Amino acid sequence: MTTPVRVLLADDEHLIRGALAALLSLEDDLVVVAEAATGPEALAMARAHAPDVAVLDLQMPGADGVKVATSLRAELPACRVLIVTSHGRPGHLKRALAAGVRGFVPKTVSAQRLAELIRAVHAGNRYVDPELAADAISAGDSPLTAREAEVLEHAADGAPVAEIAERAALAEGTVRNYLSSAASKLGAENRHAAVRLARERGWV
Amino acid sequence: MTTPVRVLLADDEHLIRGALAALLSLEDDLVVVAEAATGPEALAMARAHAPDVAVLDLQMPGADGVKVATSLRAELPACRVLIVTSHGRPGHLKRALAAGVRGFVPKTVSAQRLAELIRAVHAGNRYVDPELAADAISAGDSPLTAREAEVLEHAADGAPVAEIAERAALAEGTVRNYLSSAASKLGAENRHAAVRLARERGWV
DNA sequence: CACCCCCTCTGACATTTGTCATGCCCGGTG
DNA sequence: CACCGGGCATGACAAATGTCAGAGGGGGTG
Repeated sequence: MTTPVRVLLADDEHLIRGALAALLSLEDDLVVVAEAATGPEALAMARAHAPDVAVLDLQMPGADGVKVATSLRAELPACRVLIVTSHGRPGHLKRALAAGVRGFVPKTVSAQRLAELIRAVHAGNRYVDPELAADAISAGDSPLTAREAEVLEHAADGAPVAEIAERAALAEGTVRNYLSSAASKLGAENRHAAVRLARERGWV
Repeated sequence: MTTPVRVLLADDEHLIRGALAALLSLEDDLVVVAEAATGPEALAMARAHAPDVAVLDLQMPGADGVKVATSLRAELPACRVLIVTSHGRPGHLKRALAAGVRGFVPKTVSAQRLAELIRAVHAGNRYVDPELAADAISAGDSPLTAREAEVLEHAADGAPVAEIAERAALAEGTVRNYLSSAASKLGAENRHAAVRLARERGWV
């Protein structure tokens, strides 16, 4: 047999990370060479150990999986990235693929299946969970313009228009206009519902 | 040695559940007798297998860990409940303890530690993660009255006052009053920010 | 070049909100 | 029993928000 696949495991939940490391180690063609609990830590570990495959959680403190994947793409082009996530929003998948991620699966898969996917990704294949892919396709592209999305993001915490205007360096009236058009594009009754919808689809 | 501790494992993420089951099985005084991916399934499994300890994820489809714990308390008083969670909101801890849960820990603990806690809980001890406990204490009790909390919940998805009034069977003016007083109690600028804050603290 | 789409702003208007004062009914507490 | 706090409501007002029409500038495409 050839040399084993060197794997980096990044997930902020120690329970999962540890358990996963143990399970993957049972596969004798896989070896977990490093673990990380945060985005920056994952990057540092990747630099230090140059793994073949990085298994990244989508939501981690510091920097999310997609951001890490982007940096990894630049620094270690040979390292393939596989993203694992609990809540798969359609938009995230699109962003992940754009960042050069090779695999994208929900945490509902079995460890056995994950091991297979690590091998597949290492071999150069791509794999996206069919259900998540279907969601992404049916959700389609974001109908929002760049500014609409930006303003909507600033509105996310329920701030009043005046504050959004200040943060975005726009006139209040302009902000209201963007908010209004964004809400109508999303079919929402008001900006708050719009924020919720955009969040669900991963458009913010 | 005495008979092993019979454990029920409930978590919607197959990856974690499977990995955990494998790890816990390495401990020879623990045996995983059942697994479940949803709240109702966890209940059914508990009825069928009467485990000594139920390890429940806080967020599951169908019914959350606290709801399951409440039912379990009534149906299987001998079964001790240990809750595991990724995002520990202060209010959840309080609700969990009220439901008779014996242990409450974040998923950042190690599997080794979890095994110890399962034994401790089985022996009749209680255990709450110190950090979560500190959060819960510093966050204090919800200052909201029952109606304020109810109205705030209905406001959660950004619905207009008219809709909230209809769902809560209240006059619009009354709803506005409750929302207003809730927001001022939480120190929020408006109801949407109030919803966010109450969510964070686990008060809704 | 003409056209279209996006960005930006303004002003005006209707509607929705937040806020406050005030009143009534009820269950508990001193 | 008198008092208080909470639940519930009304009405009125100010402020925030949503909506519309319009208008100038800029970049890209046919």
